[in-house]
Amino acid sequence: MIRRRGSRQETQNGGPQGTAAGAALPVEQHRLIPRYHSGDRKIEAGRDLFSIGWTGKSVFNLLDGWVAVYTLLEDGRRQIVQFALPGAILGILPSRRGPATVGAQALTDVTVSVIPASVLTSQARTDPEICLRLVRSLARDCSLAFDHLTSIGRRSARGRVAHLLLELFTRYRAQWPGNRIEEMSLPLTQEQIGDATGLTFVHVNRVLSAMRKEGIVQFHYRRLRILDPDRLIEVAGVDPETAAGWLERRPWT
Amino acid sequence: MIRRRGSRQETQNGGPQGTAAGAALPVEQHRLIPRYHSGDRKIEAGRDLFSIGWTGKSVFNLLDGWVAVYTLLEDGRRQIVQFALPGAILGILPSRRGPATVGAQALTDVTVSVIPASVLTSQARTDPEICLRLVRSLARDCSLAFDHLTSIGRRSARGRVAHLLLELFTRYRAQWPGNRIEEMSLPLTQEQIGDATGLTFVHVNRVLSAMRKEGIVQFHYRRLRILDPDRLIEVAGVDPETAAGWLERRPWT
DNA sequence: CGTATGATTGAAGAGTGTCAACTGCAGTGG
DNA sequence: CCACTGCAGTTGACACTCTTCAATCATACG
Repeated sequence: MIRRRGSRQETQNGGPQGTAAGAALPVEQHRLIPRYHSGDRKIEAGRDLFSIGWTGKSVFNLLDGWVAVYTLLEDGRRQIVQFALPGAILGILPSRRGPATVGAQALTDVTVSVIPASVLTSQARTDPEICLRLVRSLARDCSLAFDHLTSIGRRSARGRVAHLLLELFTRYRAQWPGNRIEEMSLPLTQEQIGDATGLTFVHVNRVLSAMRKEGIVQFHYRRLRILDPDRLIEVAGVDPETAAGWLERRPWT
Repeated sequence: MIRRRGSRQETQNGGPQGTAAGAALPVEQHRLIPRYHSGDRKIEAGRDLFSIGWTGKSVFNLLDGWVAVYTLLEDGRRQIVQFALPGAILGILPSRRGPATVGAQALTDVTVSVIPASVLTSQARTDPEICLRLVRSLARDCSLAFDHLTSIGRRSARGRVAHLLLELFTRYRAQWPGNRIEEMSLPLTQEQIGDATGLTFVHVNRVLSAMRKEGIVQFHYRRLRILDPDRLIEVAGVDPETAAGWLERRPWT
């Protein structure tokens, strides 16, 4: 077991009325292999889809819910390296043999399509479009990882937290194009925000308190409300034009 | 122009007798599309293969030399997000439209195969193996990015530098399986090590000095010598078994 | 030789981490 | 119904790592 502060988990899902109900993009739209339903699983919040050291030969196509991909250090500290939203493909291993070097934990109740590697590769050989979608998915993951690297490597604690919130808000809203409200359910604890930004939860708390007092964002009870988008963008240290582009709706984010 | 401390660059290549001469794996082995030679280019050390904001529709298949992939902040600070070695595929954009959010700078003189996106996608549709190689390449990039994230997010300055040196040494040696010497040419300045680890070059210097005095590694004049691999692994905070595996030869790293 | 780049060292200060205590909320069981 | 428990959040004091600013040294190149 990992030394964590706790394990109580959000159980309901992200959307205004739960993900399935008011969804602009139905679950099927996130499926990588259209007619392959037999691998569908539901996993409850807090459980791992797979853990570090896992040697299974499958890939996980996230259909609904939030997932955190993480690594562990020897002393039990954790780094969240990716937040996955519906449409994500998880568990693609860099080498065919060898165990997973990351784990994936459900942040909400989750539904995934578990695709055996054999099925995936044979499908990919048959239908090049599937393979190309894999490439796009991985390219996006890489690009996001590079953003995180920049954030953690070069920004202040304030900047990192602001950047993360902005990113998650943006990606979330891209899935719910109808919603113009600057509010969302963000199924994270402050400790998880710390694990993603390379900070301690104590310091995350101070940063969030400060930004709340300054009227920039409010994050309470796993709900995020953006009070002043412009200042958030400024604190995040993002080019305003780029950020403005993010706040437009984009498919496949 | 970017505010850098300098621009003097290493001109000769990485290998003991230059990459081409004593190569265990010839350049052709790193080519993604076997019979496509018409895009070959040579780029001299210090130049960018492509810069941030670049809108070209090509992909770069690195055949020889070292490349650093980087991002910039508004104030000119830089983060190196990836070191690319021969065999790497660079410049795959997450969305078809939109400019590159990273740049790629040659650290040594470099030869690349520039593949127009149209050629690549048509080839990928024809030959699924090419697409699968793309997937593997991207999966490796992601995996390395996750390692860096963990390092920068959670390790001390010592740990980050040690981890980076260990990684680069390992990947380098995987390309030169014959060489058992714990010494290599590492075409980086201390500032670039800082840009990769999220530290200032001043502090990188202090860390390197300390590790030299302690007889762990020596890094001078762009040559790296590993004096005590076991202690390096320990300082890097890597599981000794995993690291031992890295120090075996591996293809395609 | 003079100049430019990279490396080295020192001193002082800012930003985060660590340790510790306390609050508030939600579920649980007597 | 209420006390108990466990987890997330909050706050304060202090230590320490790393940055910043500055000056100097070393090496390559014209």
